[in-house]
Parts: sequence; structure tokens; C-alpha cells
Amino acid sequence: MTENRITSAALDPASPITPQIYAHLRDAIIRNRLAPGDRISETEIAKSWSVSRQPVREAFIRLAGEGLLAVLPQRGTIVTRINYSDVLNARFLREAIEADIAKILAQRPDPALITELRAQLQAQEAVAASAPTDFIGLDEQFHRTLADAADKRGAWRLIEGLKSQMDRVRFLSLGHFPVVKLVGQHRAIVDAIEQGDTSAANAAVRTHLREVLIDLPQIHAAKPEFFDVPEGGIPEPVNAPIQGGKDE
Amino acid sequence: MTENRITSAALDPASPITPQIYAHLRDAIIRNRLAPGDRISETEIAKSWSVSRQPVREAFIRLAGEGLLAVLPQRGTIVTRINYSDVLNARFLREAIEADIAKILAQRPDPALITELRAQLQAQEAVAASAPTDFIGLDEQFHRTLADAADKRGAWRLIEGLKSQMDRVRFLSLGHFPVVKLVGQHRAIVDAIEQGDTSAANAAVRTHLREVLIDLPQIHAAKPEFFDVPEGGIPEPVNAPIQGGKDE
DNA sequence: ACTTCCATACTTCCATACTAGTCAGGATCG
DNA sequence: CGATCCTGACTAGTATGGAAGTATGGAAGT
Repeated sequence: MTENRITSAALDPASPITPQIYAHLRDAIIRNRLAPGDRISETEIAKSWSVSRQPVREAFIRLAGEGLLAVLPQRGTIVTRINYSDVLNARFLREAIEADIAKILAQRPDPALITELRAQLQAQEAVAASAPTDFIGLDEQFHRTLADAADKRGAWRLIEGLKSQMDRVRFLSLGHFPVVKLVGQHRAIVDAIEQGDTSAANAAVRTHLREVLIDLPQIHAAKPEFFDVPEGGIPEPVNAPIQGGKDE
Repeated sequence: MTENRITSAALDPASPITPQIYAHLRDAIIRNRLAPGDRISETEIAKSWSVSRQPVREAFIRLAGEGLLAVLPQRGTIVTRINYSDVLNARFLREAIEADIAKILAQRPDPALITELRAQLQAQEAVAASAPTDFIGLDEQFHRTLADAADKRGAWRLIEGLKSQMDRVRFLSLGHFPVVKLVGQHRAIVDAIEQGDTSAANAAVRTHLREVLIDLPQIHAAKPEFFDVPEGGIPEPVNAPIQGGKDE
């Protein structure tokens, strides 16, 4: 039964197989078509795409590295449950990294960048009411633009991996997703950068990234079987203070 | 000839082979026993350890993910040169993450942690004059202790990957390595945490991590063949300001 | 009814064979 | 002599065949 949820499109036999398997599986997991806790096997996936087990295995290894699969030797491979701590940790790391990126950008505001960002804000507003699913794509584009502008492409590669954990939650929370609010926060970031206010840019990013997972507790309450709460209840999100001392 | 530089110890056939190969190769690359630019092949490595290509291949994939190897399909696999930008990027990311960690720790100074850190400082001073190579291990322990204390074990996993790029440089620069100075900076971090001064802790970490690669230009000048300078000269390190605005 | 043992059907892991692409060097042709 | 093509020795990518370990269900014994 599992095959139907994964093999939506056929593979291109001309290009390398492993990356294709990887991409399809990753998408299926993040969008929760493969539910947390599901068992999958090399053989099963290989048959469903009519390839050998080898490229499937290598895709599994990559996904296990991202924390999306757990490969248990001689026992099986399962889609990991969403780890509450990992999600909060990913959020913490993104905040630390992107806050510094915003500070760099605010140091030397680039008019061309501001223009580009404001265009993106318009697009975000356009989909806000109609298609919240599309917002996730635009949101990714926004944050990526910031990283690229700061010449921190390497940082984005890291953030991408962190996002996978967070996005699983976001795809669960669609529907009741405060898109309008988030767009407003994006605007605050752009404003602060434009004005060259490093500390305002810093604070705006931190506020924004703390809001993104605001409904995590509700989602957890609604679908507890998707989550893997470590030991002893829901962890308290601990963060560095937004308002630091006199200097940063 | 390459085998001699890698197969120093035998493998344990009882435990999984892939992780062993991975660990050995990673160590060989970071310590520059495998020099940047060296070509290696799955077959060659497999023969040198008397295993099949398969586990070697999987180790290669992991190392390529960390940016230590470049696998060129149907052409070969080479040890990547040290990418100047990647090193600076890794440093930037560590600064952002560890600065936030220090802030968290300074919010609630833990006496037991302070005691532990001060003991580590003593050990660091002990090796400072005698064995600078050992310092790298103690340094790793120090930074890891900070991450763990802030309940950010996930963050450390990320930092470990970043460190691999930076450590390649550090193993080149041994000898003229300002260990005493770095220990002093460690002490400043501990002091700031103990006093609960979040902004001082923040600043101390940032200062420290900017110092670590202070001699990168000289190392690059000494061994240019180990480096891969992107396009157009040495990139200027761009960083967020240590002294931010009135708030952080 | 309950426990213990064992056959069986899985699973991932490793070994091996084969495919296809790349590159260098030499023969051949102009 | 010089350009071109071909051939063979590489490379990594993929397919497939066991090997070793694990879970499961039923039979046998208490």
C-alpha cells in the first residue's frame, strides 16, 4: 500500500537514480504522505520503482543523516517520529544564524536587495488568503534570499537541513497558519534592514522565528502519534534573550 | 603508496565496517595525511583494508556530504582542497550559534558547570607549552561542554561538521599556534558566564572564534596548493558586529 | 492455559558482477 | 607533420546474490 503514496511520478532512467529516490522520499516524509512511524524497506521501495536495492539504500543513508529515517540493522527502517526537541533545536539554530545574517545585511543596506524583497512581500500577501500551502515555498525563497545576499550560501545549505524537521510540523499545521502575521514580520525585517538598524533587524528575525512554531503545542496535542516526546513531558523552549545587555 | 597513510590500524570485523572506514578516512583527511587534491578510489581503499567496495562507497558518500571528498561520477574521487570561503563560513556559523549558547548559559549560571570548566582550563594550560596538538582535543571538549550544558546537543552535531573544515586548517598551523592566548579567551568566556553577564559572554565567544583562524592568511600563503580560493582572490571575512546597537 | 523452542520469513549489511561513462595514448588518415 | 578516431584501462553507478541478525507464529512440553 505504501507504494501508492510515494511513486507518484516515474523516474528518469537517464540521470542518476539515487538522488531521485532521495528527493521523492524526502518530499513524501516532509509532507507526511509517509507518516511518522511507518515501516519501509529497501526491497519494497526498490520494487515500487523497478530499480535495484542499491540506490534505495544510499538514499536511505542520506535521509537517516537528516534524521528523517531511522535505519535499524537487521530490523528495518522506519520513518522517524517528529522529535519535539529536534524541532525546537532546529528553530534555535536558525534563529542564531539568521539573526546574524540580518545584522550583516543591515550594516550595508543594498537598495537592489530591498526592491527584490519588497516584491516578494507582495507575492506573499497575494497567496496569504488563498493558498497557504504556497506560502511555505515563498517563505523559503525569502529566507534564502537573505542568506544569499549576505554571501552566506553555505549557511543556507545548513538551514535547509534544519528546515526539514520544522517543515514537517508546518505541513501538519496548514489551515490554521497565521500567514498574514508572518508576512508582517517579514516586512519588519525588510524595514529594519533598509534603515540600516542592525539591532532592529536582529530582533525582528528573532521574533519572527519564534513565532513560526507558535502552534506546535496544539499540533502536538492534535496528533500526538506523530511525535516523539523524549523523556518527561514537553521540553520548555529555552532561548537567548532578544534584549541583550548594552552591547551585543 | 596511499594505503600506508590510511591503514594504520586494522578494522574490527565484528562491528559494522562502514563507520570504521568513515572514521579512519575522516581522520586522515583532517590531519592532512591525505593531502588536498589527492585522488583516491573505491577499489584502492577497499583493497587496502581487504573489504568490498560497498562500505567504502558509503563512507565516501558521507564524507562528500561533509565537503571533505568530491565524488566525480565515472571520473574519480578526490580529497577536496580547503575551501577558503567554506572555512570562513564555518567560522561565521559557529560564532552565531555558540554566541547564543553562551548567552543562555549566562542567563542561569550553574556553579557545577563553572567548576567543570575551570578544571578544563587548568588542563588546557598544562598542555599549552608542551603539546599543542593535544590542545585541539581539549578545545573541542570545552566547546562541547558549553553546548551540552545549554541542552543543545543537536547544535553540537552541527558544529562538529563545521569544525572539520576548520580543523584541517588548525592541523596545518600547529607549531605557531597561540594556545596561551586562546586559553585566556576561554577563561574570559567562563568568567562572563559565572557573572551572569550575557552580553559579555556573547562578546567573549565572538572574539574567541574570530581569533581561532587568525593565521589563516599565513597558512594559505605557506601552502597555497592545499587551498581552493574561489574566484578573484581571498574573500574578505564579513561578520556581524560584535558591538550591536542598544539591544541585541 | 502458559512457557519454551524452533522454523521461517523477513530485515539490513556486505561481496561480487556487470554497465556505462571518462580519459589518455597510439595508430591511422589527410 | 598534424588532426582524428579508436582502443583499452581506468572510474563510479547499478544490479544481484548470499550472510548474519531479528521478529513472529506455531508446535511441543509442562
